[in-house]
Amino acid sequence: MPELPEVETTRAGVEPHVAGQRVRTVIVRQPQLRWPVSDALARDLPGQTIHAVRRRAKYLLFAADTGHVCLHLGMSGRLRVVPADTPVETHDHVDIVLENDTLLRFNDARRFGSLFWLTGDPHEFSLLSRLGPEPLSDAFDGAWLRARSAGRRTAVKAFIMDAAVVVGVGNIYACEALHMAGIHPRRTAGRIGRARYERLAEAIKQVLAEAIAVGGTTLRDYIGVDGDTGYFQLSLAAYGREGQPCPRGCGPIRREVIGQRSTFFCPVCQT
DNA sequence: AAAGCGCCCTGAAGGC
DNA sequence: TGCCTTCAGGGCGCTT
Repeated sequence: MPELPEVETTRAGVEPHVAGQRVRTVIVRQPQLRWPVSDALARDLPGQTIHAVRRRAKYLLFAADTGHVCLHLGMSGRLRVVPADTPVETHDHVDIVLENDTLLRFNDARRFGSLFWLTGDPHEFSLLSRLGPEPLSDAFDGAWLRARSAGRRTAVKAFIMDAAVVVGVGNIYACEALHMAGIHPRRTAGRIGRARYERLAEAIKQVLAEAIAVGGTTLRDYIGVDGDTGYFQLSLAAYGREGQPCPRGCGPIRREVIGQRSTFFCPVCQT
């Protein structure tokens, strides 16, 4: 379940191993991911050097000579750098083999992930071009949320999970940020005032930044180690804690479905 | 334009 | 114990 902190952890963990490396070959064992993997990837990428690994929302962008590899981990995707002779396991769908005898291996049990070969400006790619601001950037703040919420009758929780509003806020961190900000997840987005949106924007930044910092502890032993380690180190106040007491001492955390997603909140301190 | 829902897929968990 | 069902989840894209 990679959310933005895990994608960022993956980016930071992989980049030192691949930056400056030339691609020897690309092996696509299973092209049927969220979208079919284009033949152009295996055809055009070999021989090119990977210069940097960047991130936009939950997409990783590997900058090569004439284009970018754009990767989304989906729900269950994992990316590892391993020795080139590492045995293939179930759901190892794509290898990008490097000339230093290591390879970048994409494993994805549920195949909600996706892999694209993009030429031209990757930010103009249809899936990236309409995305909202990065939550940790200065472009994202309470004023932005307030402005974008005008007239919106949807629940605030669904609103902050809308990638056109702000990227990278998945179900877990939406719940946590709303709890931190003391806002009820069902509150109508368009009827929340500026001050509360300031608090919510700060909560989103804080929750994500803390999660990235925790994910960072996984970096040191990134290769060969379960990528979910950082995730489980998070101390969740609301998510997944139905029936358990709110950390503020209010009462039991409640679970309700909002926008087809399980939502955990404290009915006392979130108003 | 905005909102709601179906769908892609597999593994884990729950029920009997 | 084992089979069957249900659920989880990101996010695109279709429908209303």
